[in-house]
Amino acid sequence: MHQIRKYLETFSPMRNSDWDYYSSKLQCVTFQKKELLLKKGQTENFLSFVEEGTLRMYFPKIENDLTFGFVFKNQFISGYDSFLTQVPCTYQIEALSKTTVWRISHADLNDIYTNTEIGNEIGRKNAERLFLIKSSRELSLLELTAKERYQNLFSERPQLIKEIPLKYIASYIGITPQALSRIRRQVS
Amino acid sequence: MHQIRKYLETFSPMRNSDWDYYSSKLQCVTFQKKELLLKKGQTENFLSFVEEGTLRMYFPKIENDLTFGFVFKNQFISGYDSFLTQVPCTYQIEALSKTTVWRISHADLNDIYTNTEIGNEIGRKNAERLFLIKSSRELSLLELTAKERYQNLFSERPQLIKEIPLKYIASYIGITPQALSRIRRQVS
DNA sequence: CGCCGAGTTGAACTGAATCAAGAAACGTGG
DNA sequence: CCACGTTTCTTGATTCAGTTCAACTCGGCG
Repeated sequence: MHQIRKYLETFSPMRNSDWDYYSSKLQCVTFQKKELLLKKGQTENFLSFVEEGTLRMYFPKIENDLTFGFVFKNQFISGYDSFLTQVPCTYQIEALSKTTVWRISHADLNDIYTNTEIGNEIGRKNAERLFLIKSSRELSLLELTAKERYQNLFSERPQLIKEIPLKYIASYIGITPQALSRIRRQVS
Repeated sequence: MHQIRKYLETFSPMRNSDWDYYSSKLQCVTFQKKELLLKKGQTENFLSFVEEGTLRMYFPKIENDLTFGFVFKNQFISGYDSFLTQVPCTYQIEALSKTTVWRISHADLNDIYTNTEIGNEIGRKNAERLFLIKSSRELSLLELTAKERYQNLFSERPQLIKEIPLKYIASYIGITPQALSRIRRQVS
């Protein structure tokens, strides 16, 4: 659990009292492989910190899911759109391996924003970070080829290619599994 | 200038004292058509609110610029990546028409975060909004065809197509001007 | 008037999708 | 621990959207 504090303090140092208040709201939950943390149509009620495991975020489709993100150990995850706007989510979050998270409810997080000094500051910096990540993803989708996106992914997260089914990676970089297979043949 | 307060209060109501503090830091600047608000290589020092005019954000390229965003009247604009991280910007911001903005410096905004109660809350909600916008753009780039992206743009912002050179719109939806020309022939 | 950038159109080419089939890996129950 | 069925991955053939290169038109502006 102390990994969460460490993560939050990459934004701003926290007083012990703020941390105690925050951590008192946390709930520990474990999901089995293939279990859903969030189902399409549900309204996201939690912001979760991944203690152990790997997750994927995707739009379920008849034929092939559209996978748009992976989340690893020591990162936050949520159906953010739904969490922030409190409308039903249009995508799903699935555990790719047995996963343990510490999570806080929407109502409790709002209490923290209201009752702590640091809450909004950390929340702001976290949202800014998420924005920067999406911005660089937008750029990658606009200016790079599928091959370049694959190679970047490979150099940034070599373990990802080993742990995660290629069809999800293909979807993430915006191509079909067949096309990814051909790219991999060329590269390696 | 009161439009800024209106915009900020879509996030949270402000006390007059907070608004007075914020607005005392604002500086009004006007840019001519084709003038740059931010040049590649510069570190962004301002968060600007567009009182009048239209802007585009783009990566300058030898042959064709990569335009990734437009900003209109009554919206904020900044080289966010550079503004937030204070490293040199990799893209540029250009006025597409004569543009007037009210802007606040990075240092002054940090003062506001430090010295007002509402600053971080509004900042958080604004960053969350920016994140949601980028998220929906990511989805559009992954799952829609160029034709669908054009049609969506057209239905969301019909005036955009009239005011903005098609080559920038083509780049924004991720295709060449030639391809956009052919799509437009099919559609209209 | 002539120039220049924006937009359109045509033809050839290319990366990726689609359809289809086979091979490898995986998980589950016997 | 193996056998079987299912899922994942690969490979081939065809099709298609969009790129590239090139030529031409149009409108605005010096």
